[in-house]
Amino acid sequence: MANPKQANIYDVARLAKVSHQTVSRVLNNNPSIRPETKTRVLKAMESLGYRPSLAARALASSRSKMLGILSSDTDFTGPAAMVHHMEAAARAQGFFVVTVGIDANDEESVQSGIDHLMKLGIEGLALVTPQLRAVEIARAAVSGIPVVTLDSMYRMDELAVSVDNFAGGAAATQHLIDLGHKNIVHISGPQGWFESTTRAAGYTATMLNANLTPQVIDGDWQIDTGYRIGKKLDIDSKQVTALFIANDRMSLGFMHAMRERGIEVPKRLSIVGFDDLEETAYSSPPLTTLRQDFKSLGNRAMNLLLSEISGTATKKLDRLVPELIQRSSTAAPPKL
Amino acid sequence: MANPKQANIYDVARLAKVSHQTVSRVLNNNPSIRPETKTRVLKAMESLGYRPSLAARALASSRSKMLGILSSDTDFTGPAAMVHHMEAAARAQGFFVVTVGIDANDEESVQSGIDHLMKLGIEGLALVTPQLRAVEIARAAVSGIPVVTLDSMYRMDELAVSVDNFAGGAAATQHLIDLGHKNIVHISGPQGWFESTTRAAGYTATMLNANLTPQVIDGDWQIDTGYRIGKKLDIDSKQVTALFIANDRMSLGFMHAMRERGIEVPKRLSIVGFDDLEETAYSSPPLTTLRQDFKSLGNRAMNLLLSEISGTATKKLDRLVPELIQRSSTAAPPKL
DNA sequence: AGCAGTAATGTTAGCGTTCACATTGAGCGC
DNA sequence: GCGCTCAATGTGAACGCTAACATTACTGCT
Repeated sequence: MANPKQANIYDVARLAKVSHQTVSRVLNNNPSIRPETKTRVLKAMESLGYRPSLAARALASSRSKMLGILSSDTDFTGPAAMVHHMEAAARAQGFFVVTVGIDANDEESVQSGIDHLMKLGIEGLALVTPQLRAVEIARAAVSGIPVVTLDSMYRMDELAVSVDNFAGGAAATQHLIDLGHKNIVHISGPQGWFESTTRAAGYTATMLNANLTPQVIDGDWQIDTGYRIGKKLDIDSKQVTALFIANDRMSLGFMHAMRERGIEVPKRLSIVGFDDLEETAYSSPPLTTLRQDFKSLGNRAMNLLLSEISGTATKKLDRLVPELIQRSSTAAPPKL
Repeated sequence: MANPKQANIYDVARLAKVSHQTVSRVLNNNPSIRPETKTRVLKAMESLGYRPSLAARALASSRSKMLGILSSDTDFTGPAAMVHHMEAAARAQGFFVVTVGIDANDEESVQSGIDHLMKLGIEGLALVTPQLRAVEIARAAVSGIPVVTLDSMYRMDELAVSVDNFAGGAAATQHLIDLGHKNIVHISGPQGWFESTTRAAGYTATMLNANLTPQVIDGDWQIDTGYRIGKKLDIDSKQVTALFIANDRMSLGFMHAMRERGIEVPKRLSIVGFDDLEETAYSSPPLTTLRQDFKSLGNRAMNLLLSEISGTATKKLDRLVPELIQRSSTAAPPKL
């Protein structure tokens, strides 16, 4: 009942009348152990309340069972969900995950986050930092262990899982074109983010392909920025009838500005967002958007990483296509 | 340049012409070392690219420098933000944080999450699980290390940091009463959550204190539930003029239902939420709500935990009062 | 019977730290 | 100039495990 001192492998061995190594073998599921001895050892462990020491194991085997996640913007729904599901996937395989939150725009923050993780002796690293620069720094600072990138991309020969943002941008744009819109503006994410440039590229390519002129306004993901752009955007003289906005948060801010200006969505203006935040189904009006499956993204990334660690890796890249969710913020354009 | 093998303490000692123990002392900032030897050792470390082995240190000193966070609903903004700031605070003091996401309604999930963390040999644990039952299980399963509870409460003699939900509920209610409302309904969170019951208690107490009749509808935090309640709530025959809704997500759903029913907020109905999600400033209309400072909450919790670990703890409880943010979803009641 | 082969278990030596104690040498008082 | 103290450093063992090799005891084959 009391806990005078955590039992170790020798205590268990003594009680089970075997050598400590046999105990170790039981611990590691070594096949060459008689079932009968195995149960005896297990019973001994049980009765001593034995808990293997991870530190000792790590020291002896130089396998820490630790994984690192470097994550920026963890407060956002997407990254938080990915991190959460990655942790669950790792834990299911007996790994421990240390998540370090960083400011991806601050090189020193990235570097010190990496250092922190390297001290730990992690066996693998996942980067949930969509900022290209942060990924570069991290990749450079780490050596000897596999690194998987989520929703970003560095080089084709590295492990990476991402949403096909190009396809998403294209689908959003095509949806608007199919409804009959011609004058479609894109509000992008910040520069230096993989998602920004790729969504914008999907938009641009689709516009050009339909012989339409792309018009891009720089945004930065922030809800407030969507609002401010919405407040001052010249809609009438430019005859804009639709926008593809690079994320839902900006879309929400933008639509708020439209309400204030008395511009009806979707009657006068159609809007497509990106992310499918939960609340966009309940916004005014409910937002047409592209859904990303963060759970699947996280799971796949972790499995990629774990299979690379165990040497059973087969592929290096994985890509998910986002799904267009049609709600009531899009309709045919008005006659102008 | 190459990395044939990580240098250890003996390699450093040899190069610096001291004993390995002196190196260890330098590592641990032992005061009784001559500055001159210290620099020599540091130089040797530098030139060998020496990295101390956490595993070895943990084994020898039985201090793992690991902390655990048990977190449910990590996808929500609040918990995610708290976890994020806790991690940062811990890292600043050289600790590593392993966050485990669980389903707080599933006892086995709670238990296995705890087991996972205990295997690691964590030195302290933080519970970001507002469900009372989960906190109980966790507290019972853990022994020998300090545990801090966030935004929940178990017993007064345990470490805990929380928002003063009672005060928040009271402030929300009083705000509506001050505007002249009499018929104020509360939509609560799910049963079994500390925040639910305490916010409801603050509401009820304030209503009774003003000689008004409390009316509570059970909710569950979900945006969809707010919407569904909003769709069917009998507002006219009951002459309801205001609601205090236990969180912003439900409020968002509720207001969406009001828009669909053509009930004007705040002209016909005033609404107060709780949380101050970023997007509530841009909802239609912008929501009056109570702001919680998750950053401060996380920091304080971690500092409480760390001071308890180092034995310098002074207090055990910390409580933050949420701030009423007035926006345009509240106004004086209509004449009925 | 004798010997190889193999399944099951044992023995010894690390892994890279810290801990407890031992040693050295300089400074000081008398 | 002797011993005492204290500051600075050194020595050996311990932490709890795994790796590598060693031993034992069967089995079956000739």
